Amino acid sequence: MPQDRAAPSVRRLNATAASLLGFLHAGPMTGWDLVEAAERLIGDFWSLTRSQVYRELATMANAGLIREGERGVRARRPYALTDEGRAAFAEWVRLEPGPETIRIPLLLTIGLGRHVPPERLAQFVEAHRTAHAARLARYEGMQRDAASGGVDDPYVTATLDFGVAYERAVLDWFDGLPPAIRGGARPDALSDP
Amino acid sequence: MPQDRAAPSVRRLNATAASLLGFLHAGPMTGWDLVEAAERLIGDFWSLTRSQVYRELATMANAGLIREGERGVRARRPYALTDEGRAAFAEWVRLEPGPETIRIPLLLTIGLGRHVPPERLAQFVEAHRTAHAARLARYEGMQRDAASGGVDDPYVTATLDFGVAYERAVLDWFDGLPPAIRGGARPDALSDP
DNA sequence: TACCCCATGTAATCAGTTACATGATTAT
DNA sequence: ATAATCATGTAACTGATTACATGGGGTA
Repeated sequence: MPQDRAAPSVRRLNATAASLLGFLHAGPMTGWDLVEAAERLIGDFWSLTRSQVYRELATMANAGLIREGERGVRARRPYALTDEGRAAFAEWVRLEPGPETIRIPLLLTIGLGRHVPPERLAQFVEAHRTAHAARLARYEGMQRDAASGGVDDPYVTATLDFGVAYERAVLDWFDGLPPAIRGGARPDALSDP
Repeated sequence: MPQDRAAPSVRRLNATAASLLGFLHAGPMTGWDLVEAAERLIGDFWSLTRSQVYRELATMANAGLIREGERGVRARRPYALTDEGRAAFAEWVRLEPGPETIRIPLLLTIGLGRHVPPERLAQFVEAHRTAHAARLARYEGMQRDAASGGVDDPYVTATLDFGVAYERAVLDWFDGLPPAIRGGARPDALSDP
């Protein structure tokens, strides 16, 4: 009888867990730290929540991929990579990254735009354009910081460049939208029900 | 005592369900038809599976948002919008579309690139570049078809334009990647373990 | 001392995917 | 006849989100 008694930790690592292992290569970190690091470094193309992180940590500690270190101040619980964890990560990282998942609610609303009150649609578009512009500005700031700070990790640079390229493309797209969608057709109206 | 006895169907419609209601404005359709329509019209920025569709249909029928029509040939079960469904959709469509969810495993792998065997990374990049090029070609084909076919729904056009803008930006980004990531640094090696 | 932020986690739920199961109809 | 494809669905599971709950430690 092959698959007996729970088969511990033989499953393929999920991408979120793997990324945590990746970060842990830099030294022991707590769940809190990992959330921060992840948000900063991969947050724009790989979202994760605290709950998820704590759960993955528990699971991985259980599977022996990480080991709890000494409790720090407050309730800090740093985890360190084990050799198994290092091996599991090395294995994961050689696997073909899956296809991207993109879900853009705004596009869904636009696609169904026929049924959306035009001034509402224009509001949505405007709000999202603003948000994207802010993101672009943030990315460009990060690029400048990296350049002036002498930081030159080509990998981080590449992902940041992706963000910039993406946001620029999106902004151009916004700016090319017809007035029927952007709402430029009513240059007077500013009020609202 | 306010929230008593299960409060049927008062929850906010999810985007997938809402999109189905949107499609049903064109007339009664079966789950099968809806999957097709969704794949064609919103599939590139809003994926859904058959399972999901049948489940949402069952749920919505239960909630009175759609009504089962007469069974057709084979096991076809067309559903029609009810007035409640129309109202629920109208309400949903006025809500601010949420933030986009983007998960790009390739970027995750690149971000952790420090730990990836370089020739492996280059393989991944190449494979994904190819896939994106194919998508761009497909979108451009769709644009041509729309133009020559005289179809001119500005909403569908806008989403298609987004796809094109996105894919072009991604391809440009691929082409600007440094050799350390793209793998151009080893113009000889083609073999592999 | 009171408040805010750090830091941890659990519970419940929802959304999405994969695999499985079944049968009718049309085309060859 | 048989194969392909249309068409529906269930079950099991994974992954992600939201809400809730708790308490320590630093700062005003």
